[in-house]
Parts: sequence; structure tokens; C-alpha cells
Amino acid sequence: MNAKTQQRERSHDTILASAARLLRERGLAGAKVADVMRGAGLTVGGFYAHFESKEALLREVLRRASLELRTSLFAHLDEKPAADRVEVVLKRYLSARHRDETVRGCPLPAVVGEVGTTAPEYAVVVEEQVAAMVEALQCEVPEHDGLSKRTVAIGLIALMYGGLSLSRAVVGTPLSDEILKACRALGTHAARRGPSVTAVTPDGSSALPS
Amino acid sequence: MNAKTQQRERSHDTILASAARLLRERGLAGAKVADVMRGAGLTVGGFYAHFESKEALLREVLRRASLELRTSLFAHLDEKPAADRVEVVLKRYLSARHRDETVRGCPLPAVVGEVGTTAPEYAVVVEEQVAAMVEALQCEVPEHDGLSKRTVAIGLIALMYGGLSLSRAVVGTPLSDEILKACRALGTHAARRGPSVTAVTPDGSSALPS
DNA sequence: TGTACATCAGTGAACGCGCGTTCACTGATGTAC
DNA sequence: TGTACATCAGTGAACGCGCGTTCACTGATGTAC
Repeated sequence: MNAKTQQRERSHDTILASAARLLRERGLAGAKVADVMRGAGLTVGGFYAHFESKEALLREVLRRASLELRTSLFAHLDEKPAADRVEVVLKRYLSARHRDETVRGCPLPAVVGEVGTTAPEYAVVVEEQVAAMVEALQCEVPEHDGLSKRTVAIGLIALMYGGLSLSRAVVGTPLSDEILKACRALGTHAARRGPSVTAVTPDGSSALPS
Repeated sequence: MNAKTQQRERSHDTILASAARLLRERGLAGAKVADVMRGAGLTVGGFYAHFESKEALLREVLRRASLELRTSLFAHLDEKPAADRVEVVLKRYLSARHRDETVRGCPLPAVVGEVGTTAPEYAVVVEEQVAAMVEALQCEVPEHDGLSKRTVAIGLIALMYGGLSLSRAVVGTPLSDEILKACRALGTHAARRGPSVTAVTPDGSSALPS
């Protein structure tokens, strides 16, 4: 292992780290090559010795950031009772800390809108990463009378992603915290065993709404 | 009313309509002034006789598009039984049609990500419009044992926005339809009356999960 | 009613700026003898 | 070990392109007499 080769690998990693930060903070279009390199303590010109293109870099960064998120989101879940695990994930994802630490955490809020509009070239990567999230989360969903675990997992991911995105968009207003709180509550409620409509009241009458 | 004045107003409206289409299809940065004017059958140069800036135009468009969405989303709800109304709204918002008709419908999926990252100057408008959606939806939420109507409304909006956005980002894959379906199901379930955990089974034993 | 002038919606080219990408060059590190 | 040459990570300026905005101009419509 050369000093040269070592330097090269170190730079490569620094660029990836800088790009990951900027991608989450500013999105695909906002993560500019010159800024990424500046963030890595380098100059623009050197970029193309490390990555084929901006697109190739961001694809790689998306994969890594997404894996990182799953790791931290599902960390130490085995220490929690099975019935609480979804709630723990909801609390972690829909926390004020996760909202405010734009530099870390979930890359989706900064990316999904662009992929649906001007950057469809990242659709495959996003699909892979959302699918991976679904796979991971559905293992933690408790038995549910009305809905499949996969259905609950997908719905919760949409709720979490939507809540965090909206909360970030209106950050600074009271609505921002309210969104996080409401999504945690609704998510926790929705993941419960239920469907409450088929439940029966203690006196034996049906609780079905008219 | 002059022919000149009439022409001016017609152009103004055409520009707004063209911008509304492009904003939903390509987002804030993607709705380029030249394209908006071309879409209105005009040329770039004339734009600044109608609007102070691109930002002023898009602000106006966001307000209008958002109002339009609420109107169509809550239309004819009085014809449905009160208990079904939330489900109707969920079905309308989370439909394949709404996903595919990018040119109409909800402007949020194309906009929220940018507002949270590179376009915070639209945060106030977005906050207003999300708040208006919450106000409108909470009136349709049925009584709920565990959660306030407002909490349910906010959660459902995050779920709908998140589901539609993700579904659009992965459009073309099987996951896209699956997301819409799962969000409809989870949303319908979550808006139901009970917290199911306090329900009691017919034989009188508690249904509380261990 | 006709004529001369004023108004103004819209045109199209240009300006300034920022971006992704390329490329000739530099200088430190590595290699051959 | 020392010397001459090769390699290659990184530099910084330039290229081509696209964007928001400006502005001198055009020509149809409106107004005054």
C-alpha cells in the first residue's frame, strides 16, 4: 500500500462524505461538484479522477446514506420488547433531532421530489432503497388482524418520510413540531393489532360505527 | 374593458395556467421562465410585464394550485356518509390517476423537497397551504377515542403526501402501485374510531398485546 | 369621420452568472539502474 | 546509496451551455382633435 494510493483512498472517502452531507442538505441539483470538492478540502478539477460523473457519485452516495440510515434506525432493537419496536423506529425517525440534523440521517426528503420530477435517472436507486427499508421494517411489525405486515410497513414508511419532509419544509413554525408528534401518534396507533371496528364492547354489542 | 386590457388579462391567466402545469411536473427550479412563457404561447421577454419575478409567479401558482386541490379533493363529500368521507379523500388522493396526472393535482410532491433544502423562500406559502389542508381535513375526521381529530388529520396528510411522492418517484415499478394501496389501507385503518388495544374480545378477555 | 400621436403588450437579442466537465500543467512520490 | 526518469493525485483556468433578467424595439390598439 503506497502513500500515494493511501492518499487517493483517503480523498475518495472524504469526497463521498462531503457529498453525503451536501446531498442531504441541498438535494441532487443542490449538491454541486465544486461545493462537494471544497467540502472535501480539494478543488474541482480533481473530481473526475475519482468519479465518472456527478451522477455516478450521487448514486453511490444515495446507496451508502440509505444503508447508514437503516443501520442507525434499527440499531439495538433486539433490546426492546417486540411490541415496542415499531414505536421506537417511529420515534427515532420522527424526532426533532432527525429533522434538524439535515447533514445526517435520511437522504430521501432531499431527493424524492427531484426523482419524481426532474431527476428520474435516480429512480432505480431510490426504488432499491425504499424496498430495502420495507424489508427491514416489516420484520418489526407485530401481527395485525386487518393488514399484512408488509402493508403496515409500507404505510409507515410513507408516513415517516412524509412527516419528516413536511416538518422540514415548515421548520421554524409551530406546525413543524406538531407534524412530527401527530405522525408518531398516528403511526403508533395504526401499527397496533386492531382493526378496531371489529372489536366488541364489554357489554357484547358491536362497536362498528353506523 | 379594452381589447388591450382583455388581451393582457387573458395572457396573465395563460401564464398562470402554464406555470401551474410546469410547477407540478418539474418543481420550482424546473419550472423555467422561458418554458412557462412558451407553454403560454408567448416569448420570454414579455414575462416581466406580468409578474415581478419568477418567485412571485410561483408563490401565486402555489396558492392557486393548492386551493384547486382542496376543492376537488373535498368536492361532493356531503353526498357520502360522514363515516366514509376520510376514506373517500384517501382514495382520491392516493389514486393511480392522481399519481399519473402530474400536470394537475397536488403541487406538494414537486415542491416540498426543494423548500426543505434549496428554496426556503417558499416555506411560508407551503406552511399556509398545509395548514389549510389540515383545517379542511380535520372537519371530516370522525370521533376518535385515542387521538384528536387534528392529530389524525395531520397524520393522514403526511401519509397521503408521502405515499404519493414515493409512488411517483418509483413510478413504473410494481412498488409504485403497492405504495398507493398500502397507504390507502393504513390510512383508512388509522382513522377508525378506536385505539384497538383497549378493545375487548367477545369472551371478555382483554385484547391488549403482551 | 379622418388623421396624428400616445400607449403598451409582446418580441428577441443580449447580459451576467453559475454549473458540469475538460485539460495542460505541477510537484511530490515511486521505480530502475 | 544516489541519480534520472516515470507516475499520478491534485490544481486552476477555460469551455460550452442554460438560466433569470433587462432593454431597445415593433406594431396593433386607443385617444384627442
